[in-house]
Amino acid sequence: MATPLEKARKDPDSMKARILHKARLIFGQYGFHGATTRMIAEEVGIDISTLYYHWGEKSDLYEAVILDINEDLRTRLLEVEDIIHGMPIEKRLSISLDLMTEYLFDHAEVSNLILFRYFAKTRDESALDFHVPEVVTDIARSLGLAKDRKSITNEIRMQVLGLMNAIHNFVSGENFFRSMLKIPREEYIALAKETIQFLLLPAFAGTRPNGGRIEERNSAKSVEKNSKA
Amino acid sequence: MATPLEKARKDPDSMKARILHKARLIFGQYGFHGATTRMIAEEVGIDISTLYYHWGEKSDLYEAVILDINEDLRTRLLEVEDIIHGMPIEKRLSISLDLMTEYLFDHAEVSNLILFRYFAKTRDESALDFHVPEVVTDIARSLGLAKDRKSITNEIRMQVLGLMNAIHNFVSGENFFRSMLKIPREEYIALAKETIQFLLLPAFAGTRPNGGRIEERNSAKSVEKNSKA
DNA sequence: CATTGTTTCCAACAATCGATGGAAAACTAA
DNA sequence: TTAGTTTTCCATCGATTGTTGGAAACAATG
Repeated sequence: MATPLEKARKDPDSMKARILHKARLIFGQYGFHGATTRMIAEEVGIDISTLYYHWGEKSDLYEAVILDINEDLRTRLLEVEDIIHGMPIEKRLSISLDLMTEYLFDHAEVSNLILFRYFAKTRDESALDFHVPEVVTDIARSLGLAKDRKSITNEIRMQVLGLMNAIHNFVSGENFFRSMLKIPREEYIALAKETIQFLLLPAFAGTRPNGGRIEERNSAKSVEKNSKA
Repeated sequence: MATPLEKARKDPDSMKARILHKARLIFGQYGFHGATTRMIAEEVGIDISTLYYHWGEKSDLYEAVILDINEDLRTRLLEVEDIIHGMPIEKRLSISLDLMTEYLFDHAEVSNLILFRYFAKTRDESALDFHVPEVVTDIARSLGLAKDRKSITNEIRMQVLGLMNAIHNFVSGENFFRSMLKIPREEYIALAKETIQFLLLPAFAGTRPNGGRIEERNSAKSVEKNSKA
C-alpha cells in the first residue's frame, strides 16, 4: 500500500485509477512523446495540475502505466496457464494463442504499449529506462517448450517472442490492416485468430523433421509453483 | 524531376538527399512526435532553417521519408522476386524471408518506420494521412500464394502481413531483445533468421492436413510484367 | 462550529516545439 | 568584375509542451 500504482490498482474508482486508465489508452495510441499530459487530463475531465498532483512527472505516470499493463498481462497469463495445464503441447499452444488474442483485442492498449516499448526510442532515455521483468521465460515453461527455467535456450526465447509479437501485431495493427481489408471488426478478429493459428501452429506440431527443440508434454506440474515472481 | 523527393533520390549527395537520409534514421528511431526538426538538422550538421528551405513542413519531410522507404522496399522486393522466380514454393518462401531479413537488418529504419505507421496514431491525423500503395498483393503473387491479383483473398493478405511483420519485429526489436538475450549483433541476426524460418516455414510446407490454401508453383511469368506500379 | 488535512482548479512559468523573415554567404553566368 | 540566383544561417516569433505555486473547494476530526 505504498506506491501510487498499488493504491490505484486497489481502488479502481479512485482518481488515481481513473487517470491511470485513461493514460493507458492515450499513451497506447500516441506513444510517450505523442501523448501529452493535457490530452490525458482532458480525457479524464480534470485539470492538468490534478494529474500532476497524483502522479508527478509525465515519465512517472508512464512508468506506472507500463508496470500496470505488465501486471495485468501476467495475471492473464497465469489464468491461461491454469486452463491449458495438462493438455498436450499442440492444444496448449493453440488455446493459449486464442485466449491471449481474445484478451488483447479487448485491451488493445496493452499490445500497443508493449510494441512501443520494443521499438521506439525516447529523447530522454534515462528517465524511462526502468526494468520490467520479462515474462518470456514463464511463457516458455507454461507452454512446455522447456522443462524448467534453466533449460530455456535463446532459441526458445526467440520463438516465444515471435509468438507474442504475432498477436500484438494483429491487435495493434487493427486500424491500419482493417482499412486495408475493408472488413468489420468482428470479422477481422476472427481472421486474425485464424491466421495466427495457421502461421504458427505447424511449427510446433509433434512430428517435424527439423528443429526438434520442443518437449513432448507433461513435464511441469512440479515447477508449477514458482510461477509467482 | 518535379517533386523534392525525386530530386533527392536522383542526386544522393545533394543537401536534400542528406537531410532525407538522416530524417529516415531519426524518424525511425523516435517516431513522428519523438523526432524534432532540430534533431534532424543537427544530425546533418546544418541549421534548422536550411531543413525547412528544402523540405517545408515537418509533416512534408515525414511524408517524403515514408514514400522513400516504400520505394526502396519495393525495389528490393522486385530484386528478390527475380531471384526466387521459378523455384518451388518452399524455397521461394525460405529464400525470400532470408533475403528480406538480411536487407532490413541493414536498413533497420525501414522496419521501424513501417511499424510506426502501422501502430502509432498522430495528433494531427489529417496531415499524415497520405496513402501509400500496399505491397502485400505483390508479395502474395510473387510468393505464389495466389495465381493473380484477383484471386488474392483476405486470408492470404493476412498471412503475408504476418510474414512481413515477423521480420519487422525482430529487426526493430533488436535493441530490446538483444539486451534480453545478451548476445552480440551477428549472433542475434543469425538467431532471428533461424527463428523466422522455424516459425513460419512449416505453415507453408507442401503436405499439410489443414488449410491447404496455397498454390503449388509456377503460375506467374505472365503476370510478371505489371509489377511496376 | 473551527481546524486540519486532502483534493481540485486557475494562472502562470520556463523550456522547447514548429516555423519564418531577412541578411549574409556561396554559387552561376555574363 | 558584376549582376543575379540559389543556398545557408542568425535571430526571432507564436504555440505548445511539461511543470509548479497558491488559492479555493472539499472532507474529516476535534
